[in-house]
Amino acid sequence: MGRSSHEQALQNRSKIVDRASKLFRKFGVDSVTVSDIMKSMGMTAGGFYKHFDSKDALVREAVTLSFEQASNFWAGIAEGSGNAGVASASIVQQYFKRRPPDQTCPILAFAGHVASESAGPLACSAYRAGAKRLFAQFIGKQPECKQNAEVMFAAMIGAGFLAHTLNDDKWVRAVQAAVETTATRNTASD
Amino acid sequence: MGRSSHEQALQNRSKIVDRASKLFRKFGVDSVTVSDIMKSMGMTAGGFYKHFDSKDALVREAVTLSFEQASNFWAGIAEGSGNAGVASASIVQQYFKRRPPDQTCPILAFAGHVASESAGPLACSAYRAGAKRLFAQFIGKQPECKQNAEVMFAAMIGAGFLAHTLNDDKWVRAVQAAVETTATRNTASD
DNA sequence: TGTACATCAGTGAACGCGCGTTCACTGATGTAC
DNA sequence: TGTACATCAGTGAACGCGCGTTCACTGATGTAC
Repeated sequence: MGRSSHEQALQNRSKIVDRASKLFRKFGVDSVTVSDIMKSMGMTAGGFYKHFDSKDALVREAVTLSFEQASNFWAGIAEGSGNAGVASASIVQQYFKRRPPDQTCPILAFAGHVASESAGPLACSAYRAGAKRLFAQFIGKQPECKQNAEVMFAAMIGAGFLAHTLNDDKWVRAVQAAVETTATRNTASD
Repeated sequence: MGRSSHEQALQNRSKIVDRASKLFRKFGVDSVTVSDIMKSMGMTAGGFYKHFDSKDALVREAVTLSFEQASNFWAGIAEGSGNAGVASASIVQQYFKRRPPDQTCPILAFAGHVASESAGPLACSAYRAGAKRLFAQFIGKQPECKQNAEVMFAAMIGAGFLAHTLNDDKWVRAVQAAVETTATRNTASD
């Protein structure tokens, strides 16, 4: 097979990022090879470097895309809720729902790679920006009870982190339930 | 240099686990090679396999040791406090204090490795047991406000996780502060 | 106590494997006339 | 519209490097007589 059209090539590039985003979130960045990604598209590894300078450059884009999707998802939840407090509680509720592994929260999915030495600078800064963005979105426009919202954010991430790392021991599910009911109770008392 | 005495060999074995525990916590399991560890003892990589079957076997022991140390540290904090609620607040407070990187909380330090595909079964089960143990220790013997304690545990881990992954952006420090003051406030109102 | 032998902790070089990356090549696409 | 040429997306083999692990070997330690 020879050359693709320019338009086709651009589509392929996007598809690489999309596939990478899903594979990385499901298996972890370091467990997914460039070859894995290209194979999942029915292509060979060599062509990858016609689109990206390095794997790190791809990770950067995959991280950015993942955070964008998560951000849109959260925005959709918030839109369906009334005030900002209810929105936070709804996000927590959704956050603990089982989702396909390739849609794992990017804050959790890419943390292992970002924390390791092998993480490139591009991926790190994209992660930083994405995490901050989700945080700001969660806090929303409720400066009055900001401290409480911060705690709930930490609790949500913490419980999600434990579930992700230990894949659902019983006690972790209890922690998630406690966080969820606390989030909704806080809302009710506002 | 030839053979060491039996006693010396046992000491060396312990020292390997100790060094590994520190290096793994500081740089991450996958960033530290068997050769790194042995070199830090002034030895060569080959001798490692006289003590351990595999790197995974070492990781298992390093994880166990790390959790043991963390557990003892928490116990020391709890002993200095009055009731169980105060103990939890004190642990949160200590948890956010800056510590040498080679003493990073094992729940955070080994999470990336455990979550990845490359993690061996030995390391995983040791991690699982250690995390559960620390959780039980945090909750302590206060069944009356267990749900609140669970939330604070999740918040503590979540804020610590963010700090570990993002190494201290300003907003993360704010989250830590919010969790800490909430933990102590909860205690006061009990 | 001294001697001969077996054991085995540690050495250092080499192996094997996986993965990121490179490179010469192919042939369809795009372009200039 | 047709032809000749340049471009370049994708191929597939190979390279280079790092790391976990193996192995023949060394020489001090431990043991049997």
